[in-house]
Amino acid sequence: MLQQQPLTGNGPSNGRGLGLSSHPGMHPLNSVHPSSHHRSDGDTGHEGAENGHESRRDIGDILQQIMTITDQSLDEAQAKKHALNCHRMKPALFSVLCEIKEKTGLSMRNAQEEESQDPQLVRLDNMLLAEGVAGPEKGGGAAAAVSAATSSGGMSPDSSLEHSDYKSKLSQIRNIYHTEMEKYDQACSEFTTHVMNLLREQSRTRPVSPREIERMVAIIHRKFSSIQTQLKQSTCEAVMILRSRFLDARRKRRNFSKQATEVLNEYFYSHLANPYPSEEAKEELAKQCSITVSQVCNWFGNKRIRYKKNIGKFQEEANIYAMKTAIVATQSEDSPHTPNSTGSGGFSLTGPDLFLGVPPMNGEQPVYMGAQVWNFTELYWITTMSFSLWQTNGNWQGQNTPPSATSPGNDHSGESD
DNA sequence: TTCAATGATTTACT
DNA sequence: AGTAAATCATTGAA
Repeated sequence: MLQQQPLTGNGPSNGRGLGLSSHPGMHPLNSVHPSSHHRSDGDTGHEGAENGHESRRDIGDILQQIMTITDQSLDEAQAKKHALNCHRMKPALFSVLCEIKEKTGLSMRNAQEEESQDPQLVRLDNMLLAEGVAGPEKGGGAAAAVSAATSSGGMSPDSSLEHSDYKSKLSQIRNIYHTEMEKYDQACSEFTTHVMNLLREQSRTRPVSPREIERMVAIIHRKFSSIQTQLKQSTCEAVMILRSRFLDARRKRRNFSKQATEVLNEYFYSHLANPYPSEEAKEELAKQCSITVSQVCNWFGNKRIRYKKNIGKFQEEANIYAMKTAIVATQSEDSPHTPNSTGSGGFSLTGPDLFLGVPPMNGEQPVYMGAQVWNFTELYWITTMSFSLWQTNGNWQGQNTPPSATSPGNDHSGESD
């Protein structure tokens, strides 16, 4: 009797299996042994002991051919495949493979890998949608982003040039994103079709359940969607960079218009005793200057600190605005209690500050030239009164009160707003 | 190219 | 939350 010979011819084997254990993904087919409990199978059960070896050799041949089929040329392989399909042992082998597969639970191995929605992906999707990159073409994303930045004090509204530049860059990103997305989708579906065809083809020689095909498709989709996630991530980064470059107000600072500076300075110098505009005044100023409230806040913050730091430097400016205010004041001489319009009109002052310039410092005489002629008494009153405001006005100019001055010290603080 | 001016941001304080 | 003070980053004139 022949002892269990190597069935594959591919090197040593223990003879009990089919020598396939070295092949990835395959399992030793111990149960194929004719004496095993699987002999109840209709195709193999009736075979006698005398042709048992022959059957095994047949099966070994088939498996060997399957193993080597990919090494052959296309024509050769096609011919082999046809031969295999017609092989008399093929149905038996096929059913055994089915049985083994059922047992090993191969098809169920990754069943629990059902991915839940990745929060990172959700975030990316949401961002791309919000930026107007993903989703329907509307141009709203860019506009929304820009308007958001503008309303938060980021940009002056007259920077429409930057806006259009931003929009065009964004739409460029959008186009690239969609093109790449489409490309990946197409590649994914092509690859899926290809793999499904392959599996269908393979199902003629090995058991391929619909579930397995499904799983394979899912794996392919997962792979492609991970690539798409990378694309989304890159797109988000690009949008972020674009935003920071275009919407960072500090980078794209624009000086305020002459008229806006004028309005702000008029308010500042006419409220020099207490240059802290109320919320309403800020809004009014913002409206007049076509800037945001926070820009008004910035301006006053800067102005206060810079004025305080170098009063001398701002003296000339103060004089100019004081003169303006004075002119307006004399024009409305008939009605001294009318709210000061400071020439620009619009915001309502609850009472103009009396200070028309800067206090006398280091012997400098605050004499204002121009259309209006001031007599000595008037000048004295103005400077004295205004300086008393300086001295007594709490926080404002706290440490930096002007040097050397004696004044009546009347507390007029906070009277202006 | 330099540099003062200026709008915005950051940090600390109240 | 509003402000002072320091600082950054850009603008625009010389």
